[in-house]
Amino acid sequence: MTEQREPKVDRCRTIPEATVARLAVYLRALTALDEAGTHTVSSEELAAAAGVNSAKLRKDLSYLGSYGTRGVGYEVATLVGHISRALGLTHHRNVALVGVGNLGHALAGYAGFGTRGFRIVALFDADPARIGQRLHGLEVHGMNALAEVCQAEVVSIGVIATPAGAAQDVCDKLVAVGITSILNFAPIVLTVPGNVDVRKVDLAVELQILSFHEQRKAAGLEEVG
Amino acid sequence: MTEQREPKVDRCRTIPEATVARLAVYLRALTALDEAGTHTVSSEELAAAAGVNSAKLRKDLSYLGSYGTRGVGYEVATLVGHISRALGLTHHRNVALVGVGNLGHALAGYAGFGTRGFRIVALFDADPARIGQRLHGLEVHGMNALAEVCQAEVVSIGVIATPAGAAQDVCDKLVAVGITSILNFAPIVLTVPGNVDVRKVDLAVELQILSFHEQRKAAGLEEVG
DNA sequence: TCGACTTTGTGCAGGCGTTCACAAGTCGTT
DNA sequence: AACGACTTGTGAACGCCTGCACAAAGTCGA
Repeated sequence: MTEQREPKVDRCRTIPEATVARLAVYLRALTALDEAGTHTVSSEELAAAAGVNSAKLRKDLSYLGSYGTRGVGYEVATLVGHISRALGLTHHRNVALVGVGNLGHALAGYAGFGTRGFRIVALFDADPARIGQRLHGLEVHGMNALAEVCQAEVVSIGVIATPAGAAQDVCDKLVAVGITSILNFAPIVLTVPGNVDVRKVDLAVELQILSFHEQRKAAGLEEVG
Repeated sequence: MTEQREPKVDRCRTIPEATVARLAVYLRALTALDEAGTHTVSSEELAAAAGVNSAKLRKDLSYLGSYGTRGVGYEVATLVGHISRALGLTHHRNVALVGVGNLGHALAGYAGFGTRGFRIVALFDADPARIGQRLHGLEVHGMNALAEVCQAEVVSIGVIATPAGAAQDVCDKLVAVGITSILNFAPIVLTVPGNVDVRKVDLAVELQILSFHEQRKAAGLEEVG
């Protein structure tokens, strides 16, 4: 590495993290509009459908380029294409799911999973009782088959739906196989190398955040009354 | 409303949103430490366990007050107590789950759900075939029983695990019953009154964000090679 | 009792994200 | 062809959050 820290090149391709998350939401709204037969949409309308500010939406879309028409709005089909390309949804991605317990079972059968270019191609579990079972047309493999199967199918995303205790170990195995994107449902903070992206879905944390606001609201009412 | 916009009172009780989310993570790490028999922990250690910067952790904890001892660290039990209080976890909260399909079924049986003060007390579904079934000791009610049951049990949080098409309708019904905190698993942006908090868990969005980064990584490699 | 070491709590600067406001551009109508 | 209505794209200001760096404070050992 000759350059330690490149001085923010930003070749108009650097999309803020917050924007990326919203692009996915816009995409869903646009798909719904498309199916409803709508051809063009204004930033105001799309923003309402996505639950955001219209200025924010315009700025978000401007990171992709200028694909709107002033005085008219955006062409739905065009936007769908550009957002899909930006998010890397132009080609399908194979997903490996580890942990076929309570939650994993539901995820394996979740229809929305395969909707937009994602497909679960392999299931794994450590429990010998589950190995060999078939779920939604897929066989449950043992953990020792992970390397072989993940390389045969070209897996690009790993999903961890194991108990907390097993998660880090599973994560290490996924990383060792070369997977660099992980979606973690286990309630634990995973440690990974810098080149690996981890996103966490944590039900307990979500509930606790709601609890916080609920308490705050109750305290506010008490003060008033 | 006499005052349109109160000028930021901040009675030292205003905890930033980002901090609230992390407090829940700290709490889990602390609980694990407590069970392991650890009595005191430094900001450096706890930060490592929670996957954050130590300065950030100290600042987060400082919003709760000064409960650490300089030169020593934080007492685990004390912190657990203060964070629990701040998040409103001192008394249990009852949860109503709407939608007992693929995902809802898994959520109903999710052990971690009841772990820290949350308890599912009621299940609902619109499908007549599911009404009357028993899941994990709870009967599945029809939607018309929602008001009655939610008020009998004091429900403070509603969880929506229905298909996208039904979610807004279910949401409206929950709000009508007086529920002001909603956790939404349906892939749709819910519209709610200002006093209602909604948190969204969206698998498709998470996958698409990973896809984006995966593509970016691939593009980077291509440039180098 | 004193000094050295450790760790907390926080002021401050920098960066990121959001929002406003408006110029620039497009279309439909006359 | 010109005008008016409408909408995008974006510069700039503002606010929130992060991370650094250090003073304050407490502990341990001599």
